[in-house]
Amino acid sequence: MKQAVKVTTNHSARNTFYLCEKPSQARTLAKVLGAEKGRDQMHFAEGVVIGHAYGHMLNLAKPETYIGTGPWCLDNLPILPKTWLWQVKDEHREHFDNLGKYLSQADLVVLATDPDEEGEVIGRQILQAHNYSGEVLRLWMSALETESLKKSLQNLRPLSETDHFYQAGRVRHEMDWLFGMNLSRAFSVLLKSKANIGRVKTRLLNEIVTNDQQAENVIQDGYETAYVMLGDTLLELIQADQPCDHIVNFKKLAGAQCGIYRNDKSCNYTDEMGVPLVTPRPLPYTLTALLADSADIGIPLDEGYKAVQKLYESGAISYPRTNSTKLPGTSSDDFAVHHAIVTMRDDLPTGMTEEATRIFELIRLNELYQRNQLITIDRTQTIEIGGEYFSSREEWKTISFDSPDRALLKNQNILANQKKLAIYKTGDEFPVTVRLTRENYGKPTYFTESSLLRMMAEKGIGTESTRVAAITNLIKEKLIDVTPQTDHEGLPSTQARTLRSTKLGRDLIRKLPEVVTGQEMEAQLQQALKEMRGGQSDESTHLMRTDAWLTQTIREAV
DNA sequence: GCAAGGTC
Repeated sequence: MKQAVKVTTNHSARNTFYLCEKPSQARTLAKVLGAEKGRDQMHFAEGVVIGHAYGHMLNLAKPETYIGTGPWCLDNLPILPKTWLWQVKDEHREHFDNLGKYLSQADLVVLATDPDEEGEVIGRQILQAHNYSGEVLRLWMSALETESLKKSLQNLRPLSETDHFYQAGRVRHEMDWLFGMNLSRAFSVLLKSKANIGRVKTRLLNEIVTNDQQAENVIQDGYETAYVMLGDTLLELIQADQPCDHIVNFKKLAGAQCGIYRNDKSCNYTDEMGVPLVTPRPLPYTLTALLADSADIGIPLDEGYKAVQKLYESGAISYPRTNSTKLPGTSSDDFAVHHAIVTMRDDLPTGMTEEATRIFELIRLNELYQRNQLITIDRTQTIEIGGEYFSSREEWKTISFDSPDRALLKNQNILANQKKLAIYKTGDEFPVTVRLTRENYGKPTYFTESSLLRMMAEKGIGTESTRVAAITNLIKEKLIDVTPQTDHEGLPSTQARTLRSTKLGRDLIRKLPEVVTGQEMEAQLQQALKEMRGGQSDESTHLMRTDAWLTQTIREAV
């Protein structure tokens, strides 16, 4: 039984209200504080109430609130609210009022939302909307320090220490609102058709359109290559390093070189095992990495996202919307709001969907490879035909000892690739078939669901929590298309689906100015956040800058 | 009719 922690402060607070960002946080805190679940979705102990939000329960008000209704026009742009209005979302109204009830009885609030800018906004907007004016202390700890929650509770910080994060969080909301509302209206009017524009979605669409166009530009060029079939193994022609010095006589190859070969000096066949390589242990899963891997085994992104959430709600895995690859309890100087995704139990609860089951297996496999050495073994076959060299390299993976999880490995087709060596001894005869194929240089590499998600993470487009929704929205708006893939038997594919821009999407990007489609908005936001975090500038500076930039951008587009 | 961010 864990000892409940008593929080002591300079003030003899009798009623302390802990405000968390989400239910799971409240449950964790309740355990440590010895609180029991009670009415109104709160936890209670003596002198202690623990409540939680559901992420952002308030939204910035719509433009109509500031300028009234009416058809969109350029005359009232850019809209720059003098005072920002936050409104409680309808679906959260009841719970929001409940939070207010307990806030009114508290004489100390401990803000226990996530230790980041959005957490600051989530927590402080609730306090402000309820006109809470008592003392507030801040709980601020890294998810990696799993054992130190008790310690952190006894070292609560003055709220003023995180003021800059709150200011930065507000600027993030406000700049995105200004960008989105003003540019969407402006270009919808100018282009005479709906144009939804935002810092994330427009840049994302631009990345896809640019990639598609580049992919299609290189498609015409091609070259010939040759393959030989040796038994059931396909060997590919080794292209010379410098093609100018080396011209393959394909006609000669194709016409004369099929037949029976003897493994001797004239044929020169070799079959070699490489040195086994120890593969580096994989990084623990971020949400992006997990969903990308899931997509690669045929689980659509939105399905995967839902399945991951179900796994989290059922207690099978830790909090999933994380970009950290650090495990909990790793003593390091790193700070992470959430640690990497880990399994929380050995087996799945019953009644899980097939997608959830397969994703859970992926995480278990990832954990297996973190604990065990993964060995990669490769084999290279080479054969010389008519003066040309052909080769085939295959590799397979195994773990360093006979693991009890071997069955799991088989499921993942890791061991299935292993093939018996078919070594032809000197003097053996074997049939060889030569085949010529026209290859395209750089086949159009359209984004797949996994490569797009990974690209977004690499380039910092969107966040772990919102990337899938950003992609799904482009599909809904018919700016990009998803190609449902089926295998040659018409069965659902086990590969990631392809995502391509539509004509509508390409036309939109073509018509928009570069400052809108490129990284400009992102750069402006990052610059503002940097200054805000360091306390070097204030909110109004950035809103005025953004307002001026919007004015100029709209004027130049007219 | 308009964003991005958090949450279930």
